[in-house]
Amino acid sequence: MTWPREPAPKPASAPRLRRLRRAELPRDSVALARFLLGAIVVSDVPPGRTALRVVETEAYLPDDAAAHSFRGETARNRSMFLRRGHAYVYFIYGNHFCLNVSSEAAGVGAAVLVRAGEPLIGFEVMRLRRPRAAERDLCRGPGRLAAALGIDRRLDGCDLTAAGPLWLAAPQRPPRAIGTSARIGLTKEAERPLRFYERGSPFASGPAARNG
DNA sequence: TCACTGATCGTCT
DNA sequence: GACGATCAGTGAG
Repeated sequence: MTWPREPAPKPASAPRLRRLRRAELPRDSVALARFLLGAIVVSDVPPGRTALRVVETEAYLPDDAAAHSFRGETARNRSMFLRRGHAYVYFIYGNHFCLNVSSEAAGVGAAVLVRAGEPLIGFEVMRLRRPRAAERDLCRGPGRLAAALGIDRRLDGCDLTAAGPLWLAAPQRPPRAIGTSARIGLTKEAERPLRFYERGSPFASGPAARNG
């Protein structure tokens, strides 16, 4: 299977979306990181709905020195300790927000970082938010993805399995094949193979050669 | 297509 | 006061 050079044509009508139930989410962080590939993140933040199909995730585990939760609960990372299926949104590098899905039982600090996605719904709204980005780059990278969906600190702690401004929908197309690699941008525990991506996807972040 | 660099500021030590 | 789960812009190959 080869990928088209350009993104697939936009669907003529918006796809039907079914909200994921918490019971459907795997109880293990690594399993959830793989499960989320192909799943859909839906944002109903004004001015209109945007949604993307997840193509890249990273797992941050309990007792993981690279995880924000490693040193215990703080005001910033509190949402990592919510039971699985809640949004953990944090601000990074003075410029960007990143979206995570909490991934363990209540009181256990762990999350799955949603690193990249394939735009599905709301191209016009995404382009309003990221006017200079090429279509392929609209959601390629965690900061870009959050910007395209209008995600900021206000959505921190949001239940992604309940009705609200940000939620998860069931996959409509499973990932073709899942690749595994080291996580990106870390100085601690950098070698652990906890990054997962749809093989060959042009919407995954980083150099294309790494995503084959 | 990739590597490099500066910008930017909240959070924690 | 240092650092960071990043990005956009630039230039080289």
